[in-house]
Amino acid sequence: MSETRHNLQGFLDKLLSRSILSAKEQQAILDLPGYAAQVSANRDFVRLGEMVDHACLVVDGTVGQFCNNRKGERQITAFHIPGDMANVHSVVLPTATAALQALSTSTILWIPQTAIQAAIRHHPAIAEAVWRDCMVDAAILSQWVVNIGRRDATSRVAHLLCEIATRCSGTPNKHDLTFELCLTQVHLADATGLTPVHVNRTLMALRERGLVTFRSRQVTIHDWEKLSMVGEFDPTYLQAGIKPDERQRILRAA
Amino acid sequence: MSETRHNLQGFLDKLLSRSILSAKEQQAILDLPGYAAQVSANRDFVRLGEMVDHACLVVDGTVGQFCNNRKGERQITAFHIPGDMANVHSVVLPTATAALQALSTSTILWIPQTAIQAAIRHHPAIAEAVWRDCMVDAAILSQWVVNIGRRDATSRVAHLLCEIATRCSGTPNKHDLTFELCLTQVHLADATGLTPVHVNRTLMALRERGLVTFRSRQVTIHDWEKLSMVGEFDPTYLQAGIKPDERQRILRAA
DNA sequence: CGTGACGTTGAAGAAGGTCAACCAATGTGG
DNA sequence: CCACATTGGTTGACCTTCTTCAACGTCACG
Repeated sequence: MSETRHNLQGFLDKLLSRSILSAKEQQAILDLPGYAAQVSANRDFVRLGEMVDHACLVVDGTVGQFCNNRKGERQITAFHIPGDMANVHSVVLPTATAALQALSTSTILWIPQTAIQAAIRHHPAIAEAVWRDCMVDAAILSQWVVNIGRRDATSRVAHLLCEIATRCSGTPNKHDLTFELCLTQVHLADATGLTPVHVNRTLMALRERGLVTFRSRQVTIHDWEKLSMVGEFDPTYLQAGIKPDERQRILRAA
Repeated sequence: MSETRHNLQGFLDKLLSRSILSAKEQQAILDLPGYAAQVSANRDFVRLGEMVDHACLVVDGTVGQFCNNRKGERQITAFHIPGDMANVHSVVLPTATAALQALSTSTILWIPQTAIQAAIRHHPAIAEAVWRDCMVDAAILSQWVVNIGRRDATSRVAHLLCEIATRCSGTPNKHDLTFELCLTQVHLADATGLTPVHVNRTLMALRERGLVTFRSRQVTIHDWEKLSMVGEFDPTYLQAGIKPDERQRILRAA
């Protein structure tokens, strides 16, 4: 049980970075029940159109949200890293509009919808915080549309790497930033709307220009300035360091 | 004032198609204050990064949400038609992460955020309904990523036309469906991540195959079956005809 | 009857896709 | 400890889709 609580802390921290919650409300989140389970790589654990009765909190690993086109090609529409609740939106929209797959071996904390709904009912401010979280995800999605629709391969890959780096490690405004990324080049291709072959060539080009290295699941960004320039990356949409006075609070405690 | 109320009715109807609201809650939405103003075509009325203090309900015309890349090329990330509140998300995320432009001469009802916040505070179920609405928009966005990332030009345009047709006219499962679409081929290009020239050729190909005609702002779908097949269009993500028992209600009246 | 916005057309070129092979690292059973 | 299979990454040759550029058509409107 304290294990569960520990996992929920990451999720709570993310909420608190953008919303204000009282001690009671914070406790209500930490008290959410759930059971953890390992999901092996490449396994779908939520299917398209399914009625979802549990939210999936990523404790460890990487999860992808995706759809397939008729030819069976896959488009990843979101990456979820530890601390993300992969399908919070199912609280208000229980029918899954996309599938979820573990991209690497992952640990998922399954939280009953009923418990989340009860928490929200007793503490409307939690609804507000979660809603705000959903809207940041929507802003990310919106940037993905821009990325895929109006940037060439090099910029797309650079932008994606910048986004993931920022989400993984806060504000990485330093040189030689390294982090672990449990993804293959195929996953990057499915996220950027490119071919694995072309992602490979693009990554090599970025490597040769001394901007970033991605080898054996380790990403090293050698030159953040240039990489974010190439990827046209502006982190404000991630609302990471949102100022306290902007974390407005609409809903009162019941 | 009754004018304002009339315009809000469209928005309320959209909420009611997916959520349950009591008579009092419905009235609170109809009582929202606001002032209508005309915006001429191609005018930005919300800028990127701006702090938004009014929500924009589209009363008439078409509004586009968009971002630019460095080269100044535009990517439209959403179309808003009458009855849509173009930036509801600003209720919880007041800093605009995308700009808004009138794509045709439009009438906008400006509703103060404070009024929406007050309504939400007094009637948490309104928050739930609006949140659900936001999540449908996110589902649409997610489909755009798939469309742009993993479909060829013909399918992209077909899918977009199917989506707009469904949103404009409910469930259009009939032949020779006609509706007005205040967009140019350039707008379709900016939405699909293509070139205006290529959209033109694609539209002509669709026309020659007898699937759809788009001339002088009139779209006529001659063969819905084939068009939605070409566009791989499955309307479930729009959650239009969501069953009453799925419009669950989490938040009680205060 | 000019002017501007939109749509249409053709020719040439570039970005990225496809296919097929090969390499390197890791893991597994004998 | 080695033979072998598997997974992920790399390479090259060729081809397709879409872009680019630049021109022209056409309709509405003042």
